[in-house]
Amino acid sequence: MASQQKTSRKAAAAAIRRPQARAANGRAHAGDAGDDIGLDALVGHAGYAVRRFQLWIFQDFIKTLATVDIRPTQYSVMTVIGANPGLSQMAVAKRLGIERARLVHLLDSLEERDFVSRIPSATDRRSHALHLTARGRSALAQFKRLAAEHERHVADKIGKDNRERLLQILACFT
Amino acid sequence: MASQQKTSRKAAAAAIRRPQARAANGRAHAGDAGDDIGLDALVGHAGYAVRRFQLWIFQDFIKTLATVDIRPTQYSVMTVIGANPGLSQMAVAKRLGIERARLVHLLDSLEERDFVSRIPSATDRRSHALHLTARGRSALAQFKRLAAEHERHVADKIGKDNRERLLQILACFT
DNA sequence: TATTGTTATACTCTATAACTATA
DNA sequence: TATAGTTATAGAGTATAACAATA
Repeated sequence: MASQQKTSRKAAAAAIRRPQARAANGRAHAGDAGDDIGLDALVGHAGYAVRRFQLWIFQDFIKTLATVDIRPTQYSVMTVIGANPGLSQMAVAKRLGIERARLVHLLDSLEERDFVSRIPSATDRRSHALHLTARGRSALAQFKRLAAEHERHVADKIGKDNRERLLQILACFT
Repeated sequence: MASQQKTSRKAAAAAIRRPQARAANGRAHAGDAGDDIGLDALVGHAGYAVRRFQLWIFQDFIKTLATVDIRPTQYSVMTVIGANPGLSQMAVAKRLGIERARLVHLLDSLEERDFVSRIPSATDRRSHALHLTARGRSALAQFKRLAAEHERHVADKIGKDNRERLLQILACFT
């Protein structure tokens, strides 16, 4: 998709290392010490703030659920299956905006850990009805407690009211 | 890091395909038609809403700047260099929360397109002072106009006031 | 010894395409 | 022919580790 392709990365890098006279500034480098590095247009972009926020929030989720080794996407899959037993893989993939090819691997790992089972559909032999196992149900209950703890971290970080406002603003994306 | 590893994905999949009697439900599948699939705990999680929002916002950014073939991270790198000429790679990486190893490749591609140049530092021969080229400066001006258009799409989607509120709430992450 | 830029590796995620077995 | 699940591949993105040149 890129309009230009990797032509001569090595050659370019070598050329760079060849000293070309001219120093940049009097001081060593801008931003070397106290970080007064401006973001310019970036501060006005919702996407930049949202990206940084998402990095933080996912890292906290992963850390908070590290003892049970569950990542955000795995949690979302188990939650939706738990709330809607019998769903097909296509239905779960569509609902969560996950590629169906990727869901295959996610379910493989959840099935290996005996959290989820793929039961042949009675009506359509191409598809599987997804269910939590007994172990999966009790595990999910624990995951939800840990996820609630993570959610409290979010509230601590941005403020309880701001978290509520955020959920309202973004409700149209869920 | 995962506590359990890929043991027998193939074997498990094969076992699944073996018909195991028992149908799931009377109806075909939950959620096959009208999507009344509940999200359960997910609706209360800021991380889920933020993830969905970020997918939307990045896709719109990429689409809006497709004609110039610039992605969000490339835009953020050029913007920061444009606002702070002479920055080292470490400084840019730290400021934007990008791995310095990844920034190497990002700069390679931006340098190949003659948007950015790595100038040997006068004071520290290990590091480079990053600058936009003349071409990079005029290109960035155009990218900013397109990014502003993208930002209007965001405002259209969630509302002008909500966008402002969002930026305020997430200001601590920039 | 520590740091800068670089290279390399591995794993996650996204985006496709193609295959099979069904419908 | 179309769809569900699967497999495979390629490209971003993230997380590391290690190396050479330099501090």
